[in-house]
Amino acid sequence: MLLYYFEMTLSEEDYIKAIYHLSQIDSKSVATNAIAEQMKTKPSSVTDMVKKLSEKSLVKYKKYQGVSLSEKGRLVALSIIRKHRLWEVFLVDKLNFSWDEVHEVAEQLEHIKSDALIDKLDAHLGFPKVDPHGDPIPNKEGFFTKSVKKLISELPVLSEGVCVGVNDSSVTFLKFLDKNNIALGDTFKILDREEFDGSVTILTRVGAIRISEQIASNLFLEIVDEE
Amino acid sequence: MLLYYFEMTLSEEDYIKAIYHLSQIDSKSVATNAIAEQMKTKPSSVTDMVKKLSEKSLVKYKKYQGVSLSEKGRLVALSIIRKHRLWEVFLVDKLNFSWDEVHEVAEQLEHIKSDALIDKLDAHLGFPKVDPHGDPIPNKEGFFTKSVKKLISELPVLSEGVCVGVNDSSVTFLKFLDKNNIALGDTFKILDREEFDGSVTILTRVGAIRISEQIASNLFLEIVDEE
DNA sequence: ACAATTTTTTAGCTTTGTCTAAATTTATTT
DNA sequence: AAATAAATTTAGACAAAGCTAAAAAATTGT
Repeated sequence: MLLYYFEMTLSEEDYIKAIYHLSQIDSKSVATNAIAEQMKTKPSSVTDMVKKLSEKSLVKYKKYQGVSLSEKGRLVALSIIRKHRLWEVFLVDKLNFSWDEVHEVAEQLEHIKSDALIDKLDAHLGFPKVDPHGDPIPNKEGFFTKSVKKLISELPVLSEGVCVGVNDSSVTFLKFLDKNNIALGDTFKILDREEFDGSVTILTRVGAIRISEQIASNLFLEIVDEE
Repeated sequence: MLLYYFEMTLSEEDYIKAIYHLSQIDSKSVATNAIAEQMKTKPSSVTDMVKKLSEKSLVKYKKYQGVSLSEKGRLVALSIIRKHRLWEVFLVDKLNFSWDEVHEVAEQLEHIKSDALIDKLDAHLGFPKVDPHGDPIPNKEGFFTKSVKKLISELPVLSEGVCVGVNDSSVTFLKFLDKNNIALGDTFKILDREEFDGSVTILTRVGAIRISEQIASNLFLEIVDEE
């Protein structure tokens, strides 16, 4: 990816990433307050940093008008996200972390600066396309397939995919999954959906089971999607 | 290892490591100027930092008298060195970096904070005892076998070990090694040494070869040493 | 439309880690 | 043992990234 030839501080990288994520949600320009909340800092600090990023042409910024990433800034964000997600794959696939333990460590690892490292890590992991949560991994040039992660409740009958995450990570819900032999990494096929109550029949390792609409709207599948 | 319950900045960690390495060379207390040179900073900056480290009881410091690590500081240093060397093993064994490319990246990775990460990395790598340069890796408690890395010229006849490094990394020397089928990772046995000129006969993969004293004093072996 | 509220920015201060220049202590040398 | 040199510390400044409090702009409600 972009090989940005200018130095970026840890803090600058974090802001760029925050702005990227917020503009994914809201598409238009991002508010100072929103960034402050995301970064757990004060709006006045955000203003300062945003000015700095603007001078480096990483963001487009006009006073009182919010902020959005420039193309350069977008590529920086994607390079950080690429690193974050590759490290998450490493932590889960190679070091046997569970998918919900990896975020914090990946937040640190994503700032390591070495293009050779990321290239070799990518190869070592077999050029994965998604991270352990089913989120797509941008390639070196910043391209990635749009989110292929959907809730079971949003998918048509006969869809097939790998279970990559939950919305609700309460103990009771996780226990339910365990009891029904549903685990991250399993492949499911949606066999049928009842109009009546939205309940869904899915094919799992251990056969077909029926799950309620409530369960279906808490389980993410990464769709097996030819490119 | 020590799980130090206080926050340490990146800079503090670098100073602790520098002081550790300098006191290995000189054993007694370390001079402000020496630290400044190692850290590529100014003596006055060192004085400031050393005061800070002293307040955290990581070093013993008296004005104008140099500085040495406290036991607490020594354990911090060893924990950083442990991380550095484990990452180096990872980079070489898993990502196929060559042994002389890894230092810079490991300098970054050594600052990642997560005990679970290091434990799992250690296990993933098969609990290695030495890094790719033959330097010993401290265990969690900060214990490690004393340096097992010696120059061929310093070893007695019949010693056996794995070639782990060179002193002189000039192109001509590396080419010589290549031509004689000597590579990092190879096991050698010292068969004979000539009193006359210090030349040494060693057993390699491809048979016995004679190397000059000059070559012998540029090749490090990690001794195969039962514990 | 204009007053009240919310959002954003400015101004000035703090901490961390650095620097330069000057002062002080220690070491060396005759 | 005094003089010179070298090493070390102090004092004062600076840039980064944050904060608080106050001012300014934008938005909202009636």
